[in-house]
Amino acid sequence: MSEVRTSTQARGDRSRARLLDAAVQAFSAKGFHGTSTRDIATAAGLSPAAVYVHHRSKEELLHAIAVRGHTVILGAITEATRSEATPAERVAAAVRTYVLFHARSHTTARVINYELAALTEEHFREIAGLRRAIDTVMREVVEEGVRSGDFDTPDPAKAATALLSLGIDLARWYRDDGSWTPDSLADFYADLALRVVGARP
Amino acid sequence: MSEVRTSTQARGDRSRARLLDAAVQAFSAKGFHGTSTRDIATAAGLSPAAVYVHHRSKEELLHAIAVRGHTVILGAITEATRSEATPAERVAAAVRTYVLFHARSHTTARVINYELAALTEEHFREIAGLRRAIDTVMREVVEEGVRSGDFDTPDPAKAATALLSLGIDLARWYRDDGSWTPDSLADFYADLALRVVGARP
DNA sequence: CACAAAGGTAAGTGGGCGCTTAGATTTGGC
DNA sequence: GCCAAATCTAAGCGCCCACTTACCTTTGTG
Repeated sequence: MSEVRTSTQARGDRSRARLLDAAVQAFSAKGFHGTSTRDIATAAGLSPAAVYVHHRSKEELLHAIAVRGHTVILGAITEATRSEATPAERVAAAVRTYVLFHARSHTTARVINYELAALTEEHFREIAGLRRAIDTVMREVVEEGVRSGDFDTPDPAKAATALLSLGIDLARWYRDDGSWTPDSLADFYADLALRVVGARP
Repeated sequence: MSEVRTSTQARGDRSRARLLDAAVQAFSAKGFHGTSTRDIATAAGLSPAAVYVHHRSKEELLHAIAVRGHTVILGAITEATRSEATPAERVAAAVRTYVLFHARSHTTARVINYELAALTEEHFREIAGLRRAIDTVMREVVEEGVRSGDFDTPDPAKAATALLSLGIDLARWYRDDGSWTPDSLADFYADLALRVVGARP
């Protein structure tokens, strides 16, 4: 193990992060295939070749973005549902958290929900696993509420899918310059989630 | 064997339609920028140059797909809500229609919901107008139910957005080989819509 | 100070892209 | 039977793509 060269490393880390951030912006606005590595490099203030100093390929940038995004969401929704509260409170917390992420980080959310077809098959399978884990968290909270008699829905799995679906699609239509704030949407969707699962009053 | 004799015009029309259909499939699977005009021509059984005999450009193919898709949806949802029925029945019919389209025609639906950024500014504005009209139909049915006292929701506009959002996102996750049929989803979402708008029992 | 390691770039490389052109073939009205 | 119009393609044009190579610069350590 050699000692780190802090200043040099810090510069490299900053460039690496700027390239990732530029890739998120560009992929979100123009799609993976609509974005060139020159676009990304220029937006990060570097030469086209610099992309390949810090990342193996354009696809690896997308993969890194997708892993980070899905990991954050899985952590947040797991945390939100881990409490000792009632099923209703836990579903509301999960939806609130999920909606807040997709509104506040809608740029990232667009990339990690709509550009996955550009991943290699191996990387896609990895991300699919993370997505399945997120689905499972939401479905289990809904199913638990149904088992305990707190919820009433004819199909808990479809209900859970609908709740996640609402959050994901929010990233598609949400605009920062609109009149609906992330917080007001989180409030509305948390209440709506209780209607969807048929939470008893 | 016998060659099928067809008129020049009929042959041209069929080629035109096959190119459009191939474009829908390809844009849905790989995105607009991930699809080459050679991909489209090959899938339609024609040479690369044939694309330009029938369509002005790759973007014009996307535009034609988007106009047709949005017109169909606007017509269907308008028809579904035109009846003399109660607000609850009209909202249920609108959601049922919308969900059926997005499940059955999920390939087209993916293209017309996720590839619009590739349109020219002028074409995008045209499509945005059609989308606004669809939004308006759904919002007005919800608002009417609230005015008449049939519905109870803290925010009719957000409720209408959520209903459309559920339908659109369905096109993203729906798979033909899954266990959920378009009809079962239409049933579930129609019931769910009544919960979302707070339809009184 | 020497020098290895890392950051960074100028200048490509081969290849695929959207689209055009020139012309062959087929058709149908007169 | 003639020819205008339509369908369709082989060939190719100029451009931009993802990625590479060869090399220079900056940094920190022994």
